[in-house]
Amino acid sequence: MTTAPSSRRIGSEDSKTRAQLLDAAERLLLDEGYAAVTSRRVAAKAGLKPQLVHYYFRTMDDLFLEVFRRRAEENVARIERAVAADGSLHGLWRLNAELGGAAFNIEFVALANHRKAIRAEIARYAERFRAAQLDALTAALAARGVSEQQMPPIAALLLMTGLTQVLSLEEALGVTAGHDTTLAFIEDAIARLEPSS
Amino acid sequence: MTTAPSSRRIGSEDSKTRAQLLDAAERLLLDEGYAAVTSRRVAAKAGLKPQLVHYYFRTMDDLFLEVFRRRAEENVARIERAVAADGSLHGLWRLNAELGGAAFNIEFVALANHRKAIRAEIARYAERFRAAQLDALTAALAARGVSEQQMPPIAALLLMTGLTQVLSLEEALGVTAGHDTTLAFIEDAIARLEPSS
DNA sequence: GTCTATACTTCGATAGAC
DNA sequence: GTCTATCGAAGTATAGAC
Repeated sequence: MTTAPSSRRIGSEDSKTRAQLLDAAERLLLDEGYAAVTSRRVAAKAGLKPQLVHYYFRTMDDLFLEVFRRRAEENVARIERAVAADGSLHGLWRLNAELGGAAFNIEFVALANHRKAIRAEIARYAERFRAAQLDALTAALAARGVSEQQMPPIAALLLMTGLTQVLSLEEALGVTAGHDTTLAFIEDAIARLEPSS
Repeated sequence: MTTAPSSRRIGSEDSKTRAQLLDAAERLLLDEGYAAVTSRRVAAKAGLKPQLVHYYFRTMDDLFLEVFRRRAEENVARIERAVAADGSLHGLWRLNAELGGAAFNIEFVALANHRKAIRAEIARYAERFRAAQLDALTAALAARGVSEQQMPPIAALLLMTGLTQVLSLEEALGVTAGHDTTLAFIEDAIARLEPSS
């Protein structure tokens, strides 16, 4: 239990100031992208001094990791709650559209691309997300009599995830032609497998 | 044709030094992500002085735009050549996997997220890519007797693009479970529509 | 336990020398 | 037409005052 990968002291985890910094960092990340998340800007947004960022988080990577974990943990919980409440294909598709479409994801994937420390953490959560969704989707497809030959659950999941991602990405760019048609097609396909409300 | 949004002079477009800077910037972008593309690092990689970056490109955004345009222009040409040579579903899928899987895309999408000037340019090329692929896919599906009700071409394109993207993204994270199954499923589906080689 | 004064590095950009 | 000397701002991080 000996700490000290460095000697400097660090603020306590339940500090109110610390929470403010995390909130400010998350808002900045969402609004302006991760490049905007610098110690100075985070502090300014929280109305605090820049040095406080380094008091509560040893490095900027630590700050990013904490922001990511908070959100990721909440999202995992959300998947579990949603699946328990409504494990239908409709429900899963809606859930995927909600979680996959967030600007949040794009930023962190980009971050992972050049911050090794963060990549590992994201990979871990990516696997948890996937496992939770895959279990639910496997059950939902089986319940509707869709065999694994007709449509492997993992293929359905990756198609679903990818589609959501590309739609939200294009939307961010302002390129939305054909989105309505595509969404209608998907919802129609689901409705055929799973009639009624 | 009056120039001068600023007064400073700028190097000529066919300068060899300028091309070296563009090459260095592109390599840095691909290898280490856009955050690594700073005037100093680009210059260092090209074996030149940092100030030259600002002589040949007024701002860093200008440099990014130029790097992007070079590649994008080449990719558009590649799509057109590939479609002309092989407009089959197989061919289009292969092409999509090639162009959509590049790390290049991810970096620029991330960039677009927080550099307004670049977002507009990317959106323009995104539309050109999409239009070129959509035309080809529409024709290929029609040739195989797939009606627009069965599968709207735009939906097929977005599903294809999204899948490729999510696969390459997960691969970058080291999460590849189920990828083989999914690829086999897609190729099988295509083969059913379009038998023979 | 909480925050500040401060060091050091790197950044983008310009003005001006050749 | 090409490149260099140099500036001011912003970035991360630490040591030490309260």
